[in-house]
Amino acid sequence: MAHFMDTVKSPLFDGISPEERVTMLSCFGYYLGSYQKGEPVAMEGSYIRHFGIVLSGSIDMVKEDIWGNRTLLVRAKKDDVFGESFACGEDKLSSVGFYAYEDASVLFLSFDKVMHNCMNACQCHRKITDNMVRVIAAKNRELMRKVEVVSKRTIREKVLTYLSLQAQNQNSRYVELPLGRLELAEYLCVDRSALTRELAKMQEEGIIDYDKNCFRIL
Amino acid sequence: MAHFMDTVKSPLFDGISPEERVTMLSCFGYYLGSYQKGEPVAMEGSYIRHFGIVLSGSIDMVKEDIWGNRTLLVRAKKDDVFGESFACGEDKLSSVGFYAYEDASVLFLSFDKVMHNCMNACQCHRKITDNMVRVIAAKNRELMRKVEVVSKRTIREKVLTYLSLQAQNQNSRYVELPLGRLELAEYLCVDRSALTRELAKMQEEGIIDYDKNCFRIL
DNA sequence: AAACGAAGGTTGCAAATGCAACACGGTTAT
DNA sequence: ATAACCGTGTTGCATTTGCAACCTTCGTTT
Repeated sequence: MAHFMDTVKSPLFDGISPEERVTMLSCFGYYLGSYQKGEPVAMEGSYIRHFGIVLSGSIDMVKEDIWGNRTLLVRAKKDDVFGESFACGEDKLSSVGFYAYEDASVLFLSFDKVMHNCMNACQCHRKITDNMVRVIAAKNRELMRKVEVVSKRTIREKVLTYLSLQAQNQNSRYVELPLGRLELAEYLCVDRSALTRELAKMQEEGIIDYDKNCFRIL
Repeated sequence: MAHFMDTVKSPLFDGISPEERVTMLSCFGYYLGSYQKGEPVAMEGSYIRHFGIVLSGSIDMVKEDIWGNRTLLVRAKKDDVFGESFACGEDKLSSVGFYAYEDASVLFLSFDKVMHNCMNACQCHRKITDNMVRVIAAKNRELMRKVEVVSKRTIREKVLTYLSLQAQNQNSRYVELPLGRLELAEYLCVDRSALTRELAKMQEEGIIDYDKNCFRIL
């Protein structure tokens, strides 16, 4: 019988053997959730004790302002961890909302139980705490990249910054974007039509070349 | 004789007694650095094994693009920790630069030595790892706030978002900004003169009231 | 096959913004 | 005392952008 942990590749469990992982779960306690596309996983302002690990699908971390504009902060895909930065805080209040971008299932673990040694003094606590630091730090760098992009003043600069970061990631001058136009505009924090317009202009001027979601920087 | 650790109040050392702290230092190893205003602490692209704790003054984490535009990501003040997210990564390469905003002195610790148990199995490693998670997560939330602000499409919205976050922090409708106009514009990622213009307009329209760096939301 | 909805391209227009240039006041250096 | 400088406010102008409205395409439903 396949265990749902068998397919988890989250860096949170790096260096922890499959057997240990199962032991861990019984030590930590856990619960599973599944969500349909668009369904809220946690609303802004909610109290968060558990962080999530995406087993399938993806979860958007979204900030919505009083006028209803939404900003996609991060999209947590399979094996990504989310919510840990709030579960770790003093008040444990989330200042963002989490929503299923597509049908998703999630493993929830109690942050405190994971981070603090249990009676049995499982070895895994030490290791997973270590991994947790790495995971949060990586997310930190991810947010820095986002800030770097949206800090740019013009759409053109945002696009170029985003593209070169992607090119760096994919290690190629040909870049296949993981986002559609609407989502890209949301990520860059600009108007969708203005984005399309600027992309066309940039292609005209020979700065970039693209077809659908495949881009090339010239 | 006063020890430089006596005045450190960084949350990184929460729950660790003064005696333990001194023991820790000898266990970790450390070095001190001092920098004059504007001087680089670490350049973009440099290899980072040590994170810093600001003992006095302040250090700016700055992203500079190929056109020379600077973005102030975070300002680390006394007792703040910086550089840990890079020291923690795989490649340990910094994608941002660190510069002294004002004359500053810094305590550097090796990230790996702090995070990994030593021969003596000092208790402090456990505690400080725990604290490190909290520190990085807090920075995470700080970055989210920054994203929330700069994600806004108009200067007016950025200002209002920034002000209400500050008001929340200072728990008052009267807000004293920690940044000058130039720095505020840099933080909001907008043109300085356009910011001044918009602030004047907002005051005219009775949305906010301000004098120098003291603001009130109406 | 017709109807529908989601995603994306196009365009006109008004508003917002960056940019550059200049003015003013306060502080520091010579 | 004078000059140099820095931070800030002001303004005109060209550009960029958001916004709204409309169109096309494509895949799915009825």
